[in-house]
Amino acid sequence: MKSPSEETPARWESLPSWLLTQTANHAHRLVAEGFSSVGARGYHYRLLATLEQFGPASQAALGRRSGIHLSDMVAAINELADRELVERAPDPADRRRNIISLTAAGKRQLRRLEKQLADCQDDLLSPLSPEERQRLTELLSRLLDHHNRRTGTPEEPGR
Amino acid sequence: MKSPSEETPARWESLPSWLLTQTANHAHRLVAEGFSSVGARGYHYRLLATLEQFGPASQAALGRRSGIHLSDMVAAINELADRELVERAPDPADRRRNIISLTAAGKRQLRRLEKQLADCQDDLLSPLSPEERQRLTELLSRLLDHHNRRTGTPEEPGR
DNA sequence: CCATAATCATTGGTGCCTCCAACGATTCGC
DNA sequence: GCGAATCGTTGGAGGCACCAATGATTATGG
Repeated sequence: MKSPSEETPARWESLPSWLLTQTANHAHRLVAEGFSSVGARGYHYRLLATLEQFGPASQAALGRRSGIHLSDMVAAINELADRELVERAPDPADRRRNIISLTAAGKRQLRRLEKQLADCQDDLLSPLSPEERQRLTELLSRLLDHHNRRTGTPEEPGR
Repeated sequence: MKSPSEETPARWESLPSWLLTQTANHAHRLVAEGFSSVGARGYHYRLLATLEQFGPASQAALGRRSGIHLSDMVAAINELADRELVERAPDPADRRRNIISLTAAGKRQLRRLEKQLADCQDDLLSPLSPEERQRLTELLSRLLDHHNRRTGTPEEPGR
């Protein structure tokens, strides 16, 4: 959205859902700009970070851990593999699987992305004091938790 | 995103930008579900509400007021006009313009959408106390204001 | 007054994120 | 062993936001 300039504010502009989604748009824009400045997008960061945190994994496991749909994994991994930030190797123990692992270049890219991300947090929260940032984070966490419980996260008991 | 189930939480899950965008996803999903239950989407609500609040206007003015890109106006107005929620008439005073106005049916639809929207706010904020809702709203408003000032809203001085 | 600039509606495209359905291949559970 | 589940892949969808270019029209200023 470019700007709701022109005269008075619209009616819906005080609704929490509006505030939330619009603020999120700004956040998303900031993050996306930071990422694209090093030739990446959100999915790439999430995949690289997940790989570093949990180690090599199949695309399916990677998708579950990073919250990316299995269908979208292919393209994202292709993009990463094309730039050799990630390696895709067949799993000898299960021929259905590919094992994805982080390369050294991928780790370096991840460092760059984290840098961008950290800068964004600052930009994003710049009008708030440290205490306010803390409170906002806490409130959002509670909301997110609640809705994650209701909606997604079947959280298979076994496995 | 379906769910980040599987094991431990990922690293980025405490970042404000993540909390914000994910919570906004839930908000957006709730709102979209409410809207689509009466066959509408966000743009439709914004247009109908803008029309009611400011009265009939050209597509360009409508776009500026509702924060919808001029290019996206055509399709949205078509959809509304097809269902006769809105009327598109040529402006006799300026043959470049169409004058869009709200019909009685459009007003009724707007009432339905507002109902959905109100229900969503409750759903969205259900884990928070009234005071917490207030604080969240206030913090988000500050953030949004700040970023609107920086980014969009050229706010033409004249006009 | 006329040429240039600006505005309006429209078309058609891009990108990102999310989700769905279907497929063949493979492996698992009973 | 056989049906059920999983894995990778393809192709599609939808919502939102944005950009570029076009022809028509109107406004501007020299």
